Amino acid sequence: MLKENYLQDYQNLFAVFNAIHPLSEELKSAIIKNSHIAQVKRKTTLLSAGESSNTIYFIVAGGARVYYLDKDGKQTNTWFLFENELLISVYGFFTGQPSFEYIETLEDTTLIVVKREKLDEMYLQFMEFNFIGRKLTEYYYIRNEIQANELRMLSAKERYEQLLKRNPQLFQRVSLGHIASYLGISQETLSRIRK
Amino acid sequence: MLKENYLQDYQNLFAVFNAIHPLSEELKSAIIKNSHIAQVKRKTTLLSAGESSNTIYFIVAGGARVYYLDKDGKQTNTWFLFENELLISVYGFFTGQPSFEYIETLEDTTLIVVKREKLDEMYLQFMEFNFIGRKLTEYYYIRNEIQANELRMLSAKERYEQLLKRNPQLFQRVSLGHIASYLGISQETLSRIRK
DNA sequence: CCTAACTTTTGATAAAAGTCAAAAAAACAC
DNA sequence: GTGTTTTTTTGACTTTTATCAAAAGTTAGG
Repeated sequence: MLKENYLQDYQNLFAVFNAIHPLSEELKSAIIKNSHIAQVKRKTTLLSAGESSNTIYFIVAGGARVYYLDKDGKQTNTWFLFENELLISVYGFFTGQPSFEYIETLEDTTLIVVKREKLDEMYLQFMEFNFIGRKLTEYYYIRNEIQANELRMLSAKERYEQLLKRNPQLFQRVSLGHIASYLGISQETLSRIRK
Repeated sequence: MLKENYLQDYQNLFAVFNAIHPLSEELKSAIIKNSHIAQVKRKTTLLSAGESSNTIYFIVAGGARVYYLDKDGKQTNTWFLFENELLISVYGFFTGQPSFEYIETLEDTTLIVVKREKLDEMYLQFMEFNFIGRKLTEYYYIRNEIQANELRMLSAKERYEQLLKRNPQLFQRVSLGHIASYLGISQETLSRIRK
């Protein structure tokens, strides 16, 4: 029973990967062997600035935010991630440099946890896994690019409207203060825009 | 002689790739077979909005910019790329959707040209090529993420100073009008910041 | 050179968004 | 439920940046 529930948590991860490139049983086993499930409470810090960002998470249930502190010590959210999405601090995880970002859960969350060391082993052992990794990196890159373009091109109001249109559920799960910093505007301005 | 010059153009590309993962002779041959060299003049448009973005370029010499038109028809630069860098319109190339961006050379430029179709063939035929593709995607993703963070976090003046510090050569090769839109500010504001 | 085209700067004004402080509303805990 | 904490809204004012128009400077060709 416990074992079955445990495997259940991997099904969505495998489905996401399999839709990109067929996953061999060996690779599935390796993923299970090289990872574990974690249940964490809301507002749990998974990564702090200065630490080495050596873990990648797949969100089975729940959600998290990535943020950093600006020069006045104010939190700026760069990303919100929910079920069936991968969760990392991009800069730290990809470069190996100490993180300047924090990761914190927004809700009680179930995660599949993989250390970068193990991930890198799998990338070397299963070359086809790089196909999947490449595609996923492309996917998140696009999202990031859209974000950067909108910050450059749209006014505060337009960015809000765009987000509301593209991702209305976000407003159900994340406070307006958090969304404001994600949009690159002050909470007061967001409040005024919404009227 | 011609042949040698021709191969010479591939050396930097191979060096970049080889630093990530050893390139087999077969893969090198495949890359040469599936690509060609192009010499283009300054201000040549390599991609226009609405077109399918089905080509990836490696810049052997010269440089290019990626831009789009905002709702008032004004050009907004999203990227400047120079020798030994890869050149694509990210969104269009990765999604297969029609491009909303333009690519234009900034200088007379020598390019290695690969069609996405051929690239995808190589990704399937040489699984280790995905290792290289993944790493390169990660690298450009990080650059993009830094850009997005700076747009969100820094004032116009700080963004200018950051760019000047990180990439001073850019100011030698790109006009201030182009840099202004890249920084997400008006040309007049950039001019005032610089005093 | 010298003109034409393009790029950068300057000035005046307007619009957008931030800051600070406090009130109101909502969510949470006992 | 009632008090406490957190989140959101509101008001007054300031700062930042955009816009429009024009002048000055620079570059490239004939």
